[in-house]
This record gives sequence, C-alpha cells and structure tokens, in this order.
Amino acid sequence: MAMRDVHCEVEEVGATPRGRDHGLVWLLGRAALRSHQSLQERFVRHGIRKWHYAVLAAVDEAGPVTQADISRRLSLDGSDLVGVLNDLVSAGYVTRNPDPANRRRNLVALTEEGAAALREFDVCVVETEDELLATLAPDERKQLVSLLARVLDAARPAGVE
Amino acid sequence: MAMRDVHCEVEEVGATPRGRDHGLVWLLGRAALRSHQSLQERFVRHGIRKWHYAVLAAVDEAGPVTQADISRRLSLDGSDLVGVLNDLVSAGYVTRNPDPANRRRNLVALTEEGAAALREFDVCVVETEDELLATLAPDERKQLVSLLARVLDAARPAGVE
DNA sequence: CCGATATCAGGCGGACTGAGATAT
DNA sequence: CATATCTCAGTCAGCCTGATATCG
Repeated sequence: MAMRDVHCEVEEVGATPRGRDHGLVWLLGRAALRSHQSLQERFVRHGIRKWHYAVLAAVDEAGPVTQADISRRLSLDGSDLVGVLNDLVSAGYVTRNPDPANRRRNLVALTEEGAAALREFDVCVVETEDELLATLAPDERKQLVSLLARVLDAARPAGVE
Repeated sequence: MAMRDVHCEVEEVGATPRGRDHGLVWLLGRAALRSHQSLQERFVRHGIRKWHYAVLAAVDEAGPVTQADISRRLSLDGSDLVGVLNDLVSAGYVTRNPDPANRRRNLVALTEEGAAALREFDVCVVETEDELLATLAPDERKQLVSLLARVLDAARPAGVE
C-alpha cells in the first residue's frame, strides 16, 4: 500500500495500519494451522501425532535423556509428556527406565524399532514441507525459514533450548 | 543398536534431511503459538479472544453480512461463529437480525460501540506484531509477510476468499 | 524442609462433526 | 423434496494449572 515516496498518503496510519487480513499474526496462525493439519493427516496413517514425532526426534538427537530434558527441549509440558511416552513405550519405540544415578529421573532411550519408525516419520515431514513450499524458490525457502527462526528467537520468553 | 556404525558420513541424507528442529512446520507452529499467546494476552484485558476480533474486523470490512459470509471469509466454522456472535451481541458490538429478503439468514452489523472497540483492539494487533517483528528490518518484515501469504495461498484447500 | 522429578486430575479454548430446526 | 442457513450437543487434541508422591 501507498509507498511513501510521494506526497503524504498517511491515511492508513490510525485505522488499519497494515490491513487486518494480512497481518503477521493472522498469516502465521493460518499457515501454521494448514501445515499442522497436513502433517497430522500423514502422521495418523502411522498411528502417531506430532508430539510423538517430536519426542522421538528429541530422544534420537540427544541420546538417552530424562523426561525433564525432553520437556525443556521441546517446550512440552511435563504432564503432557507422560501420556506421549506411555504411547511410545506401548508401541515399543522407546524404553523408559529409572536412572540408577538419580532415581527421581527416568531415562528415555530409543529402541531399534523406534529409530526405524522415526526414519519413516521423517518422510511425512519432508513431504509436508515440500507441499507447503512448492511455490517458493529454493532461496525463498531458506529466507522464510531464516526469518521465522529469527522471529522465534526474539519471541522466546526466557532462555529455552 | 547394532547397525551400520560403519564410518561413512552419509548420515543426514536419509535421516535428517533438513534438521528436525528447524523444519518449516515446526518453526511455523512455534512462531504461531508465541504470537497467538502474545496477542491473546492483550485481548483478554479487553474481554475478548481472537475470533471476536476477527469477526468484528470482517463485519467492519464487509458491511452488514450474513453469518455464512463471515464463516467463509474467516474459515471459521459456522457452529463456532454462533457463540462468538452471542458474545459480541451481548457486549453491544454488533447487531444480529433476520434478513428480511431471506429469513433463513441473519444480517450482522457493526454498532458504533463495536466500531470504537475495534479501533482499540487494532492497537493490540499492532503492538503484538511490532513486538514479534522487533528484530527484523522493515523490508524483512515485508518479505516475511509476503512469503507467508504465498505459502498460505498455495496451501488453501479449495477456493476460499 | 526444600527443590526437582514424574504422575495424575481437570479446566479451557480452538477445530471439527453431526443432528435438528427453519426458511426457500 | 432438496438445499441453505443457523443453532446446539458433543468429541478431540493441545496448552495449561494444581495436587501428590518420591527422591536427593
């Protein structure tokens, strides 16, 4: 709207400062919803949901970890993690055993089945992202990811990750 | 365990094609969550939530409209819109009357109080977006918004808006 | 006693589905 | 009858809070 190289078109300053339908918050919310739906649609075929994937990936990357660690890494509430781990243990994807060094803690470790499953689940993510980014050129994809990462970093409440 | 811990480094080709923590879906979801929380925090001080704002804005921009119109414009389910409108009518922000031309329909119109309130609520959005985008240069903001809009357009299920 | 960990119970808002009522 | 609109009931996952037991 109205590039300001010309004589003062200051109309939109007060009323609709950036067009209500195209604001960042709105776009973010809708884009996240669509991508979430698209991903979940693929995940359900494997019997999982997004947090199952996220937890598997976190355990894979960090090795055997405590639940509190997973919780902090993913910004997932500890009480919700319990249920996710129950599912993953039932499926045989992870083991959850008390840490002999500190028996308040549980150590969560990936099983072979879990590692194999994770590689399958990765495909869902790749497919979803390719679908989402189909209309963007490769460098635009990188730009978008980079910009989002910076926004997220700045919006991070207090030292996470 | 026990796999090909052969010392080849072709690992990330199949396993983590783009770094699991930095994928588009993940970033979108987290950024949307943060922005949503930041905005809702402001909205609650005014006694509203995001859909109240979205509906007010839609009615403001489209003039008196039917509920089905609002529903389509915002991709908000009609059954959820009912409750939102109940709140807005109670607050005196909109009126909801049968359309004399087609009495299946309700015509929703903004009141003066609604228009005034909307202008206040706009401030919440502006503040939230400024907060989110604080670390980005003006042209980067435009880039981000533009890229998100393109992603969203491509991801649109079937002719909306 | 205090703090960290894990678990459990439950609330709340958002996205969605299905049934029913009414008007065209 | 068939369709469109609005309303209501209820499901479900996600995000959050609070309470409890246990261990250090």
